[in-house]
Amino acid sequence: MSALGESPVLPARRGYHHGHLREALIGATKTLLAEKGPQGFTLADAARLAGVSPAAPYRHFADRGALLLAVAREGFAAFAKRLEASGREAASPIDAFREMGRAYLAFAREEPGLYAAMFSARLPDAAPLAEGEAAFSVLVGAILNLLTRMGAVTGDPRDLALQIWSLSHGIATLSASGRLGDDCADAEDVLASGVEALVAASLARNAKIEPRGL
Amino acid sequence: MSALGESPVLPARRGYHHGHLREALIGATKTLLAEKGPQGFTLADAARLAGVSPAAPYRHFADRGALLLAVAREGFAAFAKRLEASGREAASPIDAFREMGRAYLAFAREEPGLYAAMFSARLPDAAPLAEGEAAFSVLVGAILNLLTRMGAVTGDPRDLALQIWSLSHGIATLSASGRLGDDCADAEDVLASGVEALVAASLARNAKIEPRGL
DNA sequence: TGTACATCAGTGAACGCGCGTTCACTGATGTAC
DNA sequence: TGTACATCAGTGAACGCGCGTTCACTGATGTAC
Repeated sequence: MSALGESPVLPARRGYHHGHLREALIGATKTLLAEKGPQGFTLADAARLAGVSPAAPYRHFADRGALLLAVAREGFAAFAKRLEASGREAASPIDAFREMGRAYLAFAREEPGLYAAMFSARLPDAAPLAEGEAAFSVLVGAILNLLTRMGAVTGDPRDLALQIWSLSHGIATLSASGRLGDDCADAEDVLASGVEALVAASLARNAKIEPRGL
Repeated sequence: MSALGESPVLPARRGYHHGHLREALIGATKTLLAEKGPQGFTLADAARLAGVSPAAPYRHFADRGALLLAVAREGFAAFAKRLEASGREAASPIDAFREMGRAYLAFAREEPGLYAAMFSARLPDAAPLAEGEAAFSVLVGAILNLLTRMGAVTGDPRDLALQIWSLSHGIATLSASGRLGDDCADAEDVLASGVEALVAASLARNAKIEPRGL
């Protein structure tokens, strides 16, 4: 409520030098992605929101794409952390896995712009994003854990992980584009029963055991 | 090879009036989406490619969004047709279903820009696209057919259809963004075995019968 | 069959806009002596 | 502790660009008489 309203989102800058401009720009970009979707992001807007001239970002990022890449990296890191934390207090590995599914959809629903940016077409350097791989391996780890607890002796859960990730991603994106109805409980149920089926089939296929207790 | 190269993509226009500008613009848009991805589309480019002034499209479309909407409609119609045709010569309903999966991924792979445009965030009027619903019901119909042939007495295959569509869509989009490796046979296998698992679980769940012969 | 005229489907120039990026600059910071 | 100076992180004005859209217009089409 002061005379010259500084952006309320970020801490006031300390004089001429911003101090944390790099972080502020990434934060501003996240905000813009949340407000306007993945299409709505512009460098100029991000600079404006960070309270800085349009040329300032070039001190910290080579170009627009580099900023977007940094945001995608941070997005994946936060995503992985959230997935990892999701099932920590669950009673059983199955519950934990269900919680992870819920966390996946929740992240995509709460941060649709960020989620879309993370997964949007090939990023600048065409190399796969290390942070994306890390998030995927959180999933793989949880699956591996689940399978061994259920007595499967199989080694590589990669195919199962791809199926589960694809299903989750498909539900998240179809849901975001309004093609799944707006009831998010529905989406969670579709995911949960789908995952159950995929896991059961994997158990049956790989370990030649009757999937029970699932 | 004539002196003044008319666009090779479209038939030469007949004098002052184009004759089929509406269709030509839709075709040009598809071409641009294929070349530059969903981001690359501009009205001006489409007009240019159709060999017409930038104002001409406004005779046929209210604005940029309306053209894109028309393209999405046509895309879904072609998509539905292709899905429908895919399994027509298959030996069994299961083969037919597998073919449909292949057709799904093939469409997404061959027309990535169009596919992305079709599914990209909420379109102008927010109402679900009728053509999109129609494509979905092709899938539902095939599932219903498959389930009844396998002896399931259940009525509503909607949840199963949502799972299968989500899985297909997830694989298609992850694959398009390079996160699934570039081997499309892999994608097809992941889809096929995933669908198998989902169908088997649905049979087991709904009809209380042992899924056999799958 | 010929002509007048309403309607239609384009033209082309222009608009305002906001973008990404560059440039020479200047104020702030921190280090060496 | 004080001062000189190199380095750093911003400024602000400007650039060229291409976009979506509007406008008054004109050439082509087709219908009524």
